[in-house]
This record gives sequence, C-alpha cells and structure tokens, in this order.
Amino acid sequence: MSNDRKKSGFLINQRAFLKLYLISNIENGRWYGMQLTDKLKDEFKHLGYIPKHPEVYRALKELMDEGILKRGTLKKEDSHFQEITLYYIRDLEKALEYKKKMKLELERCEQLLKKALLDIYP
Amino acid sequence: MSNDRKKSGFLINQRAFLKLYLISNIENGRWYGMQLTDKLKDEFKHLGYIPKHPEVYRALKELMDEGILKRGTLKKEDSHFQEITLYYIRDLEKALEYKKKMKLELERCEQLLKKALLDIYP
DNA sequence: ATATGAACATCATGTTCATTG
DNA sequence: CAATGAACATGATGTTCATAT
Repeated sequence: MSNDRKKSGFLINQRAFLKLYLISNIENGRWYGMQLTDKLKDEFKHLGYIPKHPEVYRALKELMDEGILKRGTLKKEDSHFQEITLYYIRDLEKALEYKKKMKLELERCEQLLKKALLDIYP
Repeated sequence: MSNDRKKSGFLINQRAFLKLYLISNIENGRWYGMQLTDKLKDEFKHLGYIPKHPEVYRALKELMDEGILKRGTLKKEDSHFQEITLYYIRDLEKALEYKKKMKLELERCEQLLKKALLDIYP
C-alpha cells in the first residue's frame, strides 16, 4: 500500500511529490505524460530539480492503479502518426483525499527542515 | 564523491541530513554512536521520524572517510566490560564547510516544499 | 546485555533500450 | 522521431545477524 513515506518517516519521496503535481495539473485540463514531464522539468529547474520521465510515468501508473486517474487515447493533430495517452481524473473524491493527506505530509517535512535550520545554524 | 544529493536534485537524503546533525553534536562534546542514535530518535520522533542505527553508523563512517571526524575508544566506566567508540572533530574547516554547503541545500529543499504548498493548495 | 558493524533484503530512482504509430 | 513504457542498473535505506566486551 502506502509507499508515500519511507519506514523511518524521513522526507517525502519523489514519487509521492510527483503524484501530487500530476493530480493538480490534470484537475485543470487534460494532459499527456511527456507534456507533464516537460512542464515539471521547466517549472522546477530553477530549484535544481529535474524530474525524469520514467519516474513521471511510474507516478501516473500508480495513480491509475489507485483509481484516481483514468486515461484515453487520441491521435495527435499536427503529427500524422503518433498516438497520445491523455489523463483525466477518475475519482475526484480520492484525488482530493490524496491531496489532503499530502498536505500534512508536506508540512511535516517542512518542519523537519525548519528544525534543522534552527538547530544547526543558530 | 558527493552523494549528498540525488541526480535529479530532489530532496536531500537522510544520510546527508544525519551527517549534519552528527557534526553539530560532536562539535559540542564527545559522543558515541548509539548515544547519538538515541538522541536523534528522541529528538525527532514527534515529527514521525525515527532514524535507524545502521544509517547513523554509515553516516559516521562517511564523515570519517571524508576526514571530518576522528575517533577514539574508551572503556565505559559503569559497565565493567563494554568498549565504546567516541567521535571527535578531526578537521574543523571541513566540518564548517560541510555545514555551510548543507545550509544552502536545506534552504533549497524548503523552497521546493513551500512551492508545492503554494501551488497545490491556493 | 549493549554497542558496533557487517551482511543481506528491499525499495526508490536513474539509465538505457524497444516499440509503435 | 515523439511518446510510452519495459528492462536493467544503481543507490539509499531498512532488517537481520554476528561479534566483542
């Protein structure tokens, strides 16, 4: 089940973080995997974080498996040949629940970092 | 060299975080491994983080290998038989340098979390 | 029994490759 | 050749065991 947190309870892992962003983007429209990857790369690179596409696909898959997302396919217009996999929210309840749970988790992580900054650099 | 950050540049890993706390504690006195483990467990458990002893020992070892810490042994007084391994700062320059570098890293991580909290929960 | 580690197991993630339209 | 994903490789960490006092 919940692999959103390591057993020791240290910081959130990348997978869970990506899932959160994926849900959030897909709530506001339809997206396909590579497009999401590129958007996230772009959005985070100024913080030195560059997510890799296989990890994004794995996150999408988990969200499918959990029944949060569904998908459909579509022929891309501009390119004659190339089929694209679009993602949509399947279960909004679950999506919101996930977001809610992750908020607490993000805040917990923030406290961990804040504590370190205060403890170590007085 | 620097395994203090994953290639993708996501959040800091536990090892680096522990190294920081180990340096910081050992700066202010002598400690042995299990003692440090227990102190950290205790200090972080209210945030759901419970470091495991092998990870602490691995962190200590890395700090030794990097020339930041040195160690000595000592017979424990109260217990007749039991030898303890104490740690001291070997190279204060390096220790401070590590702390300095990690400060930036912690702040970067903080920004990552803060961004998510703002982006996802407006 | 306590402290230290090694050894082993598992998961999280990165890198490289294959397929398919 | 862009998009998807599998397959493989590596790394980070947890669990269990061995050893010495």
